[in-house]
Amino acid sequence: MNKKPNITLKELAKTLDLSISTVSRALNNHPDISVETKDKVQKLAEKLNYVPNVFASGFRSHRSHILGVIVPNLSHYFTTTILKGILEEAENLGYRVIISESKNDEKKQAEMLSTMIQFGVDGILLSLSRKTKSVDGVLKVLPRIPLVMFDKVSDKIPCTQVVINEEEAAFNVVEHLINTGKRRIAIIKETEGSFNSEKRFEGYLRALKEHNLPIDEKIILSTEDISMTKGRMMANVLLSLKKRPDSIFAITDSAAIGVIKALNKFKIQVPEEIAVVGFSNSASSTIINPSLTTVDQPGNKIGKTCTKYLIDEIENPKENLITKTIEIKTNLVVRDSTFKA
Amino acid sequence: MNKKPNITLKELAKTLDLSISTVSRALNNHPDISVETKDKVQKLAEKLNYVPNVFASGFRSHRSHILGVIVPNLSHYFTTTILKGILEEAENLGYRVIISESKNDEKKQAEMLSTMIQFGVDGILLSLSRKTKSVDGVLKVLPRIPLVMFDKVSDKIPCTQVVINEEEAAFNVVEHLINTGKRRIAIIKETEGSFNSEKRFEGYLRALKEHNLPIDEKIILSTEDISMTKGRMMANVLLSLKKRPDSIFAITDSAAIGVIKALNKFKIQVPEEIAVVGFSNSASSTIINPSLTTVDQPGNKIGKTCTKYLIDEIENPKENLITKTIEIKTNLVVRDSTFKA
DNA sequence: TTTTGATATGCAAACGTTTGCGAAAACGTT
DNA sequence: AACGTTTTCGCAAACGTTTGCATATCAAAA
Repeated sequence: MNKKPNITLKELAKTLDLSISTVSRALNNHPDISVETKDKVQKLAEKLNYVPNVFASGFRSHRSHILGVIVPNLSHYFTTTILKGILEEAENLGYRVIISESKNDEKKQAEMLSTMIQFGVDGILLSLSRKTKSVDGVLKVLPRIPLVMFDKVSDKIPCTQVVINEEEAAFNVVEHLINTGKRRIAIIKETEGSFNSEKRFEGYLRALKEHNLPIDEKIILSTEDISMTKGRMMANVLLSLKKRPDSIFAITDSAAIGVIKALNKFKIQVPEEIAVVGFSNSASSTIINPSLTTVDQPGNKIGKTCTKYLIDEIENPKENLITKTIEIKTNLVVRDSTFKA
Repeated sequence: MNKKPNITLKELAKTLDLSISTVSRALNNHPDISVETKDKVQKLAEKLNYVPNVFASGFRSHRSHILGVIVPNLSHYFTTTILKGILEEAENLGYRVIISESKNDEKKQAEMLSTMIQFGVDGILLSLSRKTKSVDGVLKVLPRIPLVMFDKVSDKIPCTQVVINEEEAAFNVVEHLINTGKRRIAIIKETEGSFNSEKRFEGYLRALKEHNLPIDEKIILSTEDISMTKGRMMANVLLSLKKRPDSIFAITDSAAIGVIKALNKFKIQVPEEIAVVGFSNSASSTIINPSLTTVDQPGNKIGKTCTKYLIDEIENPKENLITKTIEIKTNLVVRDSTFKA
């Protein structure tokens, strides 16, 4: 209703007795403009609190200064830490962020990609929905817009990707268990199709191998949608074994918590009889008793990093960009579920 | 790089041998256009997959179809459920959503409001940052743009607000405790300044009054930034009392969990000796042992509702709108911390 | 002195859409 | 047949910015 008429280039130009184009260039730091004029213009713009009309400039320059973010699920704590990092970095660099949730639905994910593009975002940050069978939808948009992926990625998509060193993190988990004297280490992972789960499994296998421990299929469990209740169920399976494991590595905090709950129920000492490790350092890991040893993933750093790379790609378009994969270091947080001081 | 040249009104007009204006009006369902032409135009637009240029139309019509959301902290589970609701509803109604975090910083909150406006959002959804002392910043933008508040609101801001019935929810909590035989009910709340905390405290007082229970200042505790560790500390205070309470209502799940942790440490039976109730039904409330009785707040519904109201305000601007307060019903979730079956 | 080149600025078109206004067409009324 | 009304459509301006090109200025080179 209240129409405080926004100040425009025209007015700046008029009060300074310059042309609109000069003012525009001065504000955009164009090399053609002398330092004195630039100074004059920028001072006045500052003083009059000039803000460029986003639509006009976007209309003209095909630049919205909006980033699109698509995540599978907003409600995961880890996701929100990444989002925070993205928001921070983007705002610092003068971008706004549109967020969407794919709800782990491949079709919805594809839809969002295209509507975001139609909408005029300058670039997209994507974390793949679980069980994305076909990456065709993503591949299709790839030549149309800068895209960088984070967390849930796929090596079938040639773009820069920011991930944690899943394999090494898992390796460290298993090695930690070995260092505390454990020898029969079970793992609860996802059925194939999950990129992250597979990487973590590889780390598990490598650690066992490097320490000359046998690999026993009986204590390698997989489940479809990993969760707390699934963790509970898997724990029950492991407890019913003739040769019980002396430790359990659950690929996910929630599953690990389910495991602990099951063990608590059967009054099995954690970690003395069976140690437990999770993955994510979620808020719940200090709530469960005993507190959970887990892998801390620096979400904030992941978010900042992928944003930085995306904006760089937007502002310095290369003909044929080299697609890197950046691995962010994780950190094993040792708590009572594996080692009590 | 790949410049799939988007289809424009001009092309539609040319192939149909109509004027651009007619095509535009046809697509916007203008009454001046005959049904037959409308039909023709819309069919073709559909077929050619025409999508209007957001910048051009935003530029011209001063409508971005973008909503701005400001929340204090992205990482609270309750917040993410609200956000999900907002995203769903907004997308259904053809809007996109820009999200920002005020980080409980009043200054940042004010900044975001103004940058969002400058940026051209059509309306703003705001949840106040904790301890917003002065609402001047918000009041200033109020006449400039439709604004709806949710969750953390202030009665000093005349706009429609979507909240839960804090007072009644707290009342129900206390009444539930009374029904389970408790008589000496402590409360852990925030020091004044928190709208929500005060409302809940009112509900607490009313319940005691209506059941003719005495109000004892000694078991009414306040803390600055309520948290798990603060919950622990407050529990210790309560335990050191000559006349211990037989139940504790913590205004927040995290505080309640801190309380339970403290009670567990001293091997105090929950709920037999002391019952505990929280507020929010956060994910952790089923992780702690015993599981926590708490108030479930339907975040999704809150999000959807405030979005609906905001978009209505945007699309049907009133001269002097009536500012309602919508209260969403909560639900007491009874778990082991107050009642074991 | 003239020419050249660099530096600094202005002109004007263009981006795709919306919309006030006017006009044509169609129809009904005297 | 003449006129008024309604329906349907087109013309053209406008939104604020960016940018290719032209132009003006001035110092340095010839």
